Amino acid sequence: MKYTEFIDSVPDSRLDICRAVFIANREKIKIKKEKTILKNLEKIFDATLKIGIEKGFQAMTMRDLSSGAGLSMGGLYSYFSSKDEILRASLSEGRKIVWQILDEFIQGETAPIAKLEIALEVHLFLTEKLHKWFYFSYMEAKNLNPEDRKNAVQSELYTEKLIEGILIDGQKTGVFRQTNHKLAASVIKAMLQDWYLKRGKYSRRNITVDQYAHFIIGFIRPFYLKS
Amino acid sequence: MKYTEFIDSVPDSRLDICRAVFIANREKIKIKKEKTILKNLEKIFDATLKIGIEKGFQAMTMRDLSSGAGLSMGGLYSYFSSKDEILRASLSEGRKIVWQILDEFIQGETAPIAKLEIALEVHLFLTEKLHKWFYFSYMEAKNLNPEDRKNAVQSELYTEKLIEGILIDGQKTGVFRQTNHKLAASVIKAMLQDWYLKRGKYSRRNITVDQYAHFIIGFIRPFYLKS
DNA sequence: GTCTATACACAGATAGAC
DNA sequence: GTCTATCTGTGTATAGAC
Repeated sequence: MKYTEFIDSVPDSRLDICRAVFIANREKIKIKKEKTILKNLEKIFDATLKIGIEKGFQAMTMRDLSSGAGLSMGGLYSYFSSKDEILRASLSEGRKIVWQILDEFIQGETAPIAKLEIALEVHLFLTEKLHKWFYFSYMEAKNLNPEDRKNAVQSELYTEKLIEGILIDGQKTGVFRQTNHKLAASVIKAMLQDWYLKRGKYSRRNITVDQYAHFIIGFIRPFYLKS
Repeated sequence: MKYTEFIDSVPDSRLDICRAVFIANREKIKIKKEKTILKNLEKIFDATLKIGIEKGFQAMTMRDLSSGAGLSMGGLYSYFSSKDEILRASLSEGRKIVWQILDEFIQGETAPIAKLEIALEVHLFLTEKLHKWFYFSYMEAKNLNPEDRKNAVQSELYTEKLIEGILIDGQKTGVFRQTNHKLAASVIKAMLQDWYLKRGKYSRRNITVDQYAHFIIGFIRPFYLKS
């Protein structure tokens, strides 16, 4: 699959995230009109990601955010009751959308080799599409309260479990080698994460996500494939 | 090489870092006695890493740091003129020590396979020994001023260049395959970084740095070796 | 629904006693 | 050399006008 094909086949996840936040916080938000809420939530989240990535969430002041999002301070606080609440909402609702899309794509496949490659591709494509969100989530998870933080860590492990499962299945059906699947999944995960953690570096070198996906798949193949 | 052997053969880098900071900032520091300075610098840096990793450098207040280091606010400010200065000093002087040790160990080797494996091992061992420092550097580099930040990024690329160089040499002498060495170095770097970025996860799974090093080397070998 | 003006707490930094 | 006490700016959050 190519990135452009992927993009064409998934709905606008940014809007989905806003809608999910709206539904999850319907009672807390003081505004009534759905259309107004969605419009402003999008502005707030866009600005949060932009400024939060530049200088870190802690260093971003509510005044920064208010001018970045084009709302007054008072306006902001009719959507979220505190700065921490903005962080929590930004991270938690996004996650659900992400796993939903990932699941959808790999469900069809059963052959281990194809399944592994699809999982890697879709993960990279998702992180490309939502790269600001992934980077921000990674860097700011430590600023969540303990409970939400625990959820974030759990979710981090989801990709790893997914890859590990595919490796185990592949070994059972005899196409993959016997290896330390848990460790293998960890380092494969690390390679996937590098794409969004060092997005700037790869941009500067003109590496596209398609090239990176192709390279990663080729890189790990000689390791897990029976030779 | 084993981690314990490595530890025995390098001097106490934490003290070296304090000494380097002392020398680099001799004029700015208002205290005269070297012994006092070294003792307090160590307390300050230890507390900075501890608290900075827990809640992030921005969220750490000077009051947090002062109580963590066992000095008064006034006392702190006779060592550093500002909070940013503490960050700058923590990151910049450490880097030099790190590259110095890495260079020392790989200089002797010329055979590409051995050289690559030593480089990976020593890098992992160094990040194990100074894992708080590495984690902190990675997470807080974005809070440096533009110039120091540029240095931090450059230094990040050093490992990558080193690995790339070994891969190129290995190909020239005919033991390594022809690959995209730049990309290969990037993803190998990502695997090395995972060790200190996810230190807690590997601890919980009882993976030692020796096991991780062994696994990584085995993981990438089938990729770069001519078969 | 959105704004302006402001309360109040707490941050970084310093002066000057000991 | 180290401390306590304090200044001043800025941050989050809210009240109430429009």
